[in-house]
Amino acid sequence: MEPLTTFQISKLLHVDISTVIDWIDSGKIPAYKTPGGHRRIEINDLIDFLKKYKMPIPEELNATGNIQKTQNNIKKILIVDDEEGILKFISIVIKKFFKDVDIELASDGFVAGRKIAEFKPDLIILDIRLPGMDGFEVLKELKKEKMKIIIITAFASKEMKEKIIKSGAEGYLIKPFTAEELKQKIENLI
Amino acid sequence: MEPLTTFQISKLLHVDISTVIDWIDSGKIPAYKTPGGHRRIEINDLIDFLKKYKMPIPEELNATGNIQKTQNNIKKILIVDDEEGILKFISIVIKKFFKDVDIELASDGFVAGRKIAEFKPDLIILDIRLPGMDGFEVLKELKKEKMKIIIITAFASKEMKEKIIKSGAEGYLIKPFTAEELKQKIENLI
DNA sequence: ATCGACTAGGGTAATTTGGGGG
DNA sequence: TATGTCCAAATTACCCTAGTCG
Repeated sequence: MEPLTTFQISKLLHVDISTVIDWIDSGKIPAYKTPGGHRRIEINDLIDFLKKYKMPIPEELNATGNIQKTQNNIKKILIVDDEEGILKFISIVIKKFFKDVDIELASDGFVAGRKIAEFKPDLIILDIRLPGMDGFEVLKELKKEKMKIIIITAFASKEMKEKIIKSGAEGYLIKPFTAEELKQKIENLI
Repeated sequence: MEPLTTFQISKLLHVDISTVIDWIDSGKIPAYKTPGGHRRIEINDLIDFLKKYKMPIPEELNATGNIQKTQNNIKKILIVDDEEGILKFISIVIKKFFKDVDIELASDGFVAGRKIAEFKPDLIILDIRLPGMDGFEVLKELKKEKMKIIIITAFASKEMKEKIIKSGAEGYLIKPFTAEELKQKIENLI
């Protein structure tokens, strides 16, 4: 699929080019640059952005038949936490409420990295503070691969919440959280 | 591997042929010319170019398994350490003494895990003590995949050395080590 | 005759910077 | 005031067209 330019997006969304550039530069829309510095945006990245901010999706985007790739089906879930108890708790809850889901666990950064590459989960439930990985760096990387992510954090400060969402996560869970909260978060994504 | 033409690259990267020509003529993509003046680009040169400019690498390039030249030879080396200086030192030494080697770096367990799965290195130079991974556990895992491993350790005790070799590593380096020592260890494996 | 490559050049639409109103 | 969006000017990266070649 042909990537879009800032100009095309500005026409699609009826905003100024400079606004699109602001969105890209602030990380709201993933993009890359040509050697000459021209920004290019994958259509699916734009669609994710629109969904996230609950903006209407222009006909033209759906029409071209590109959206099919965007699988909303969550079949494979990877849970990453260094506490055995949390891993067990989350996987039990998921198994109870969601059928036909394949679950993998990782208790350190190394295993998490490998399983992401090999298992290719649709959803990752990730403790943001784990030895051996910079959670926000990981988040940034994973957004490129169109994986959905729910962050687990022990810190409930306003900045933390904002930072998590801004980094592209689909949601967060503040420790300690209940089975019901977890269920809700996942349900939102399915 | 078949070299690419400007036309093929323009399709792959979704840019105009003339743009590809500009990039080649300005030296951004290495290329050569046939006697008739047609430009030819090696796939690996194109991949290097894409990496350098942080552009997405099209499926088609990865899929074709273009770096398959790797048989017994060590062509892909992954260096894992949390000290920037060590990473830099090792990669400089390797580049100096060994040509045609593709090097990737990882400074934490997460990145290491992913790169092992994606890059599939022939040789890993691994600091045994890294946050987010149990070095010996990792070693055990990697031996299953027939990857060669050189361990970096700060501890020179007899038990440590024994444990490393017993775990299946091809060798070890005691910090601090010299360029010459590093070169020797790698040479033994090639 | 067609096709994919080439060159040369002009046209289009990206860029950055700075700043204006809601 | 702060924030998000829009506008303008100068520059240039990229695209397009026309004509050629094997």
